[in-house]
Amino acid sequence: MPAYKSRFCPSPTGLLHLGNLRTALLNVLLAIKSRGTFILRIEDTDAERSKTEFSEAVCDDLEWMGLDWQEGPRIGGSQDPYYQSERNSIYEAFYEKLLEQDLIYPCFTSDEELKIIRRNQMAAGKPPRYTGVWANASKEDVKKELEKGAQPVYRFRLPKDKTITFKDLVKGEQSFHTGDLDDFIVRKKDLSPTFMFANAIDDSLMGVNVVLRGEDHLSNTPRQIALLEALNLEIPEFIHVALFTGDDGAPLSKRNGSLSVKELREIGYFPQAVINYLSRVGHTIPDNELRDLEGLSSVFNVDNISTSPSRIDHDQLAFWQKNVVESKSTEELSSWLESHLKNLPKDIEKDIFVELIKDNIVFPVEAVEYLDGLFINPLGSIKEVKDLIKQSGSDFFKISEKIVKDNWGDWSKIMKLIGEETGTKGKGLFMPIRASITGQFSGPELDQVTEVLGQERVLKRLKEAAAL
RNA sequence: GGCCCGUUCGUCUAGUGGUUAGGACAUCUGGUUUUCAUCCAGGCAACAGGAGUUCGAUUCUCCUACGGGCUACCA
Repeated sequence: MPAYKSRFCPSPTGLLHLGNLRTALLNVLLAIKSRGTFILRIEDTDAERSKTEFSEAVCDDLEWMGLDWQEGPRIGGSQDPYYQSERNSIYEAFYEKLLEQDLIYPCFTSDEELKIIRRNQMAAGKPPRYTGVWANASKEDVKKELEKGAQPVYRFRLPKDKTITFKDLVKGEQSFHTGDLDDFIVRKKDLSPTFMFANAIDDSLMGVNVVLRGEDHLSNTPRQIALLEALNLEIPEFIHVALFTGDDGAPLSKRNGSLSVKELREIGYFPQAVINYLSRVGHTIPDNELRDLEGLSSVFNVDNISTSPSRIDHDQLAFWQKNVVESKSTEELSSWLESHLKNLPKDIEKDIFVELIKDNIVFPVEAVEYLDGLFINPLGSIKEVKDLIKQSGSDFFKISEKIVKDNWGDWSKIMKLIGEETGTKGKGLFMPIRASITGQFSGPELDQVTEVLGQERVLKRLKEAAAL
């Protein structure tokens, strides 16, 4: 395997979601695996939709995920700048060269005209295709339009009747006929480059030798190859990975379960959980070992990338989150939960509380539930819990209270005595006690809970239960 | 419409011209815990359909269906 220089090049028109992130991750894994480099480039050629806040968010998100780039925004690199909007002078030189060689030509057909033409072609059952009216226009005609002040777009003169083939490292040999393709636009009316152009040129200029991207780009590849060939630029290898879809099989969107990286962070996901999940969707890792980026890269294998699309599965994401939580120390979890434990009573040490609940939580929200149930919410806030307590009757809790008072320090003895005195056992014994003390039906072992709460709080709860 | 990609348990997937088609997540059941959770054990569950090649096809070929992409002065 050569040392791959891979890249991730999002357009800053929105927040990063799991689909983008997976592409970025795969690129990073490939770079690490091959002892190569990973670069980040911001494709902000669409002035309308690109926003600085999004490019900043993309960088923040990737940094948070630990997907570090060796060249790109914030750190620069030998091919500065890494924002396409700042590379216009570079593109200009190529446009001039292409124009000189008659490889691109100005086209004055307006957007509206094109739409009408396309619609008519469709209606006539023909493929919508650029008719090429300006492909062979005379110099005079072009001059005339220019003098009128018309601003053209520039189209790339695609070689006629040619088959363009390339080998996709995952999908194998691919071939396309140029006859099925249009002379695509490389420069917009506002003089900015199109994706098809800037993306291909920059990859080559930046020394990118492998393009790993979504399958939605598969049919863009022959166009980009034709362009690079015309310019005598190096052509990278290609890997097109099948799409990552929502739980309904449709493209990822908010409707069907897509989460932005920002949301993942807010929910409390650990980056490690996300990368362990993501590196296993559409890519086989034969075991379920929790790994770091380095470890994942060592088991990453292009041959194990699947050719069929995969759906997002939150259960599986949560499974990895659970694994990561289990692998963390109390101290690490404490700082993870930091901002969620503001309501913890002063006399309860944070680490002690975290130690208590850590085997029972996967997300911070659950820690908050325990905290609220144990210390904040009045007993009986949850209807089912209240019902059970009432059903057990106040005598049950009065007896319990007395036993707890007399035998504090030996919880298993306490439970035994309560069982004997009230004539209950198993679920009938433990559930009402758990419900009254914790305010919930499930949670950590009761002896540990009561130890952390202390006698005073436990007695208070039992008293409240008796009075409910 | 044209071009292209894809289709194995609910989900992520392994797999081979002859397998009881394997694993993981989810789910269900049982065991442990005098409770829930955890943990352990077990169960349910898949080769889209049709032709062809072949002694034999889930595996190879073709067709159909279904899903998806591109066909933008979006990327």
